[in-house]
Amino acid sequence: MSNKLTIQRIAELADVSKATVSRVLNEYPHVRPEVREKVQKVISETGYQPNNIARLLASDRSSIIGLVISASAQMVFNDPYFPALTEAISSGAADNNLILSLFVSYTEKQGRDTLNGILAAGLFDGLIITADHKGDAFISQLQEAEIPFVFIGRPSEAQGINYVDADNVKGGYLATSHLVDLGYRRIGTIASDQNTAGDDRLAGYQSALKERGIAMEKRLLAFGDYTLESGYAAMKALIPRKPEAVFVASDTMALGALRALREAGLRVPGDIALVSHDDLPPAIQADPPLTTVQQQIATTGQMAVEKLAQIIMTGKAHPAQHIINPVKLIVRASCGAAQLN
Amino acid sequence: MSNKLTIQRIAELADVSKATVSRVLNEYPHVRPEVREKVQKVISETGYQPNNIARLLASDRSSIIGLVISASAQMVFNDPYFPALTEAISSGAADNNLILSLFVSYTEKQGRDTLNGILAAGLFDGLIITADHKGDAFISQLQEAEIPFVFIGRPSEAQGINYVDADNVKGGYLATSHLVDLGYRRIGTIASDQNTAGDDRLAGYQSALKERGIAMEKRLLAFGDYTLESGYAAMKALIPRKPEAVFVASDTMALGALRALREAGLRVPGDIALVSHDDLPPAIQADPPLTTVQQQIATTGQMAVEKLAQIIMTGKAHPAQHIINPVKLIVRASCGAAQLN
DNA sequence: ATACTTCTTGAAACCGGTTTCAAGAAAAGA
DNA sequence: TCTTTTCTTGAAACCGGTTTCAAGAAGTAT
Repeated sequence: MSNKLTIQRIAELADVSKATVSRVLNEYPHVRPEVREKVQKVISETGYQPNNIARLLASDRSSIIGLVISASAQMVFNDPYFPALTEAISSGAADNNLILSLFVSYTEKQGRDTLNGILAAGLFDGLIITADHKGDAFISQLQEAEIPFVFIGRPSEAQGINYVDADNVKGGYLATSHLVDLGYRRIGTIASDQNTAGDDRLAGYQSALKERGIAMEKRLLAFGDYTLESGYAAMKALIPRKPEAVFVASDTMALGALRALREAGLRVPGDIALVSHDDLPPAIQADPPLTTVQQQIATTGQMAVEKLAQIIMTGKAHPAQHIINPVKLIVRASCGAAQLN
Repeated sequence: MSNKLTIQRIAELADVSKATVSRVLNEYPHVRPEVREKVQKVISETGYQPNNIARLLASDRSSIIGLVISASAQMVFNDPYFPALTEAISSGAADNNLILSLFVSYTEKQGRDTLNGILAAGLFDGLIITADHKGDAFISQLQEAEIPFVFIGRPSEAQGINYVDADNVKGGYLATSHLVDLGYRRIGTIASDQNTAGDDRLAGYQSALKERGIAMEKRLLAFGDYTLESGYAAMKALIPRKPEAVFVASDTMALGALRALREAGLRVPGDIALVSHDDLPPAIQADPPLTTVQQQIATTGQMAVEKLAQIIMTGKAHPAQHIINPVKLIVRASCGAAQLN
């Protein structure tokens, strides 16, 4: 214990040079089997662990990746989306032997500053970027720094950018089609133009209506910003227009919508049916439980880490890849499907 | 851009030695003001940023701290407590110029393995540990490694350990006293013996009853594990015993309790009054909004980081400190106070 | 048996900072 | 004015690894 373990010490004990120990450590070829074993024996006997920092300095690779979350405090606090994603990425990082560092910023400006700090530190092998806004502001900065990065959620300028996203168009389409199938015709939506996910879900809603020859009524379209309150306000605005059903672009907004309906004395799904999007825990816990489009956040997080790991390992010359995770409809009570059975 | 910026390069440009540049960088004394300025000018003109890794290797300090969350997936996903805490710590780290790394593990064994990896890496200046269980398993490991650490939430063996916690005894006391003040006498509780926070809240409940000369009925005591489902089950068990009011040890369990009551056709607070603990966003969003004990998670996170930063800076010879953050009762609808006004 | 490859291996340079040490310069005291 | 002390400063050692380079050993082809 007294004599601090360094590669030098191991080298002495095994009666070889530092270089050879390093070769064994890194599983390089060209070491005689006996020598390799001898060194490994010393290593395991002493419990030696190479000093990562030194390793890092010499090899220019840290095995640390950063997760940058840029979203309003409202979002990060109140919506389970970011926690779920963070957790998935954390476990993905562990699986890939990467250390994950976390950066949260509440405004786009703050995000840029954070990013500057991160890039200046030069400590990270790569970054995963998520934002509740369209978040293109970061791209040029990242590209200049020549650091590997992967977006979660399609940035609006996605040319040449690696990103992982859910199939939001499909999500909006599935939700809306389901409502059409159930016989509803006056179908409204609470959408969001905050990010491309919102745009896509709205596009899916529109295409489903169009496919079934249902004219879309502008009056049945309301916007929110993914907060519960905005869902509440949007539904309040929609109620007088008497939709039979509403596709709400996120579970959290749907919770707000539910409250507005409850206050108005309307029953779900009796008076108005609801389908939402995301399938986060509150969707099951809601009253009534929400029919919703499941996006596999865990998979998304995992894939983002894996893609990033791959870029880091192989160098970033490859063409950018867009990974779209499938979604699926989870039918619960809020859409009224149960009644019909 | 082409000539990579190193301390050597800056030294050449400023016509001084590396050592002097280093002194300026680290704000050491004994540098002539003119020289200092000259060097600073070169630094700001070139936009030089010292390489953290190298710095680290030489100075044996990384400015990276780790946050270890050990809790069941259930908890981390479904309860906003950990997200809120994580966020607070993240911002605290940023304020203290520390980089935060995140480690999530789902079982105690996994937690120990994670910890082993972290300690072996030798990359971290310090750790913040949270667990939904009593989590003493980690302590000896941490102490052996001689790494600075701070617990969030009192470990059951807190001797000589730095920790930050909410005043849970007070929390249970305030909640229960409030119910007594409102005139309720048959007051039950949904407690938890998962961690010391649960023990303390229960102790507070008991002391409030005792102080008012109300005998505690064992039949009105149920246990949960902080999940919504466990709150639901506990309330179901309690309903036949006809409590007038119940102190629920967490908002999330209270949400489950609310559901059980709704299903049983009981009104809150009309038939049974509820007070819970934590004051996380769902407490406001619930129907009815929950009267609850607010624990300042943001403050707790901040203080943990600050305490850790202090230990790191000053060496850890100081006596261990126990920081207890105050709690306060937030009165909303679920306790029935509003009716009485 | 000789010449040419391919393996192994260690010495030394290197990564980019910090810190120690010694020496010259300036300031203070005698 | 001559010491003695205090400031400044640069050279060099150091942190603990990785990587390059060259040389000796072993293997293969001629």
